[in-house]
Amino acid sequence: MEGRGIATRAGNGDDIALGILDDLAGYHLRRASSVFANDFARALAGTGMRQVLFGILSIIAANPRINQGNVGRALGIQRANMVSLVNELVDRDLVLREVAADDRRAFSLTLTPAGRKIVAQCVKLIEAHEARLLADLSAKERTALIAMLSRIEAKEA
Amino acid sequence: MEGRGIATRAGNGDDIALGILDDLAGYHLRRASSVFANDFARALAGTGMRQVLFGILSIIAANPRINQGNVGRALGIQRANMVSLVNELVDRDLVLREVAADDRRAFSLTLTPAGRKIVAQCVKLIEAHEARLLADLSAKERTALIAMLSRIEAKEA
DNA sequence: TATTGTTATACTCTATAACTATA
DNA sequence: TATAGTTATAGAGTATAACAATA
Repeated sequence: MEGRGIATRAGNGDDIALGILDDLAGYHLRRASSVFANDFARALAGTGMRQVLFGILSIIAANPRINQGNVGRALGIQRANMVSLVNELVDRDLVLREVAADDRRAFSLTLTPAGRKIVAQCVKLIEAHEARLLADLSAKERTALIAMLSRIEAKEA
Repeated sequence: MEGRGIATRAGNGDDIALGILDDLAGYHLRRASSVFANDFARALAGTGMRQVLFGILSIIAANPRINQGNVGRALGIQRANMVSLVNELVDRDLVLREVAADDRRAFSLTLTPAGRKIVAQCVKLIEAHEARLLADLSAKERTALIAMLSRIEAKEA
């Protein structure tokens, strides 16, 4: 079965058969996701932003005064790992961290003006980056792609 | 614009707006890919296999006597990082590493009988794992998904 | 000179367990 | 007792630079 023998691009012009990998959605998700991650890093190099950090800022932008734990839950980031990520954003004055009014254990997170500014800046760069990588897909296909990915996400254990 | 305000599953039943993230293919690729990676680990826990290692075995299966550098190039793995990965596979007697006949700098990699056996074993588990995660997609959709992901992979820098 | 594999190193991401302070 | 955040730590994955052997 690995003998389908269809040689595919190795990403560098060589022709190396992938074997069964070539039929696995998991493999292609991994590679496509990595292409996006690399291009994201390149596109946003000037801003010092990473995918995770932008994700956190986006959630906070859409949910002012959200608490830290809920941001992590929305993004699948462990409590323990949120700490240094939020520290980074607070240290860079992009996020305001306050003790939550209703629960003194929790932190309420809000974007600072600088945070809102960098998000707007990133959104422009990210839109160009997405347009570049999705150039070979029609509008309908992009919508269908995101819809299928969402259905896969829903399978999360 | 982050104010679309459409609350989406946070993966845990909560309802937290994702903001602009929800419209980004890059974000959904990241999450869907992570769902696949986690489920892969769970499904293959017994075998001691990981996504990268299985990828390497699959390439070697499809290209007996392929050299180490080409395996890395096909999978986007740096030369330097291939070393310990191949060591693992050789130590577990899944891969035979020989000095290449035509180029004494290079190593030629081939599956051992144990390697072929574990690949066959993993393929069964992986097919069940893929069927589970893609259960909500029709056969046509699965084909379309992989085709779109391949077009994205081709954008690799 | 260029390439194959190697070593050393560092950074990010992720995962777990144990702690504190509140609830 | 349970939860929010923290600390410490460890394992993967990934990236770069410098080296030896061979081409």
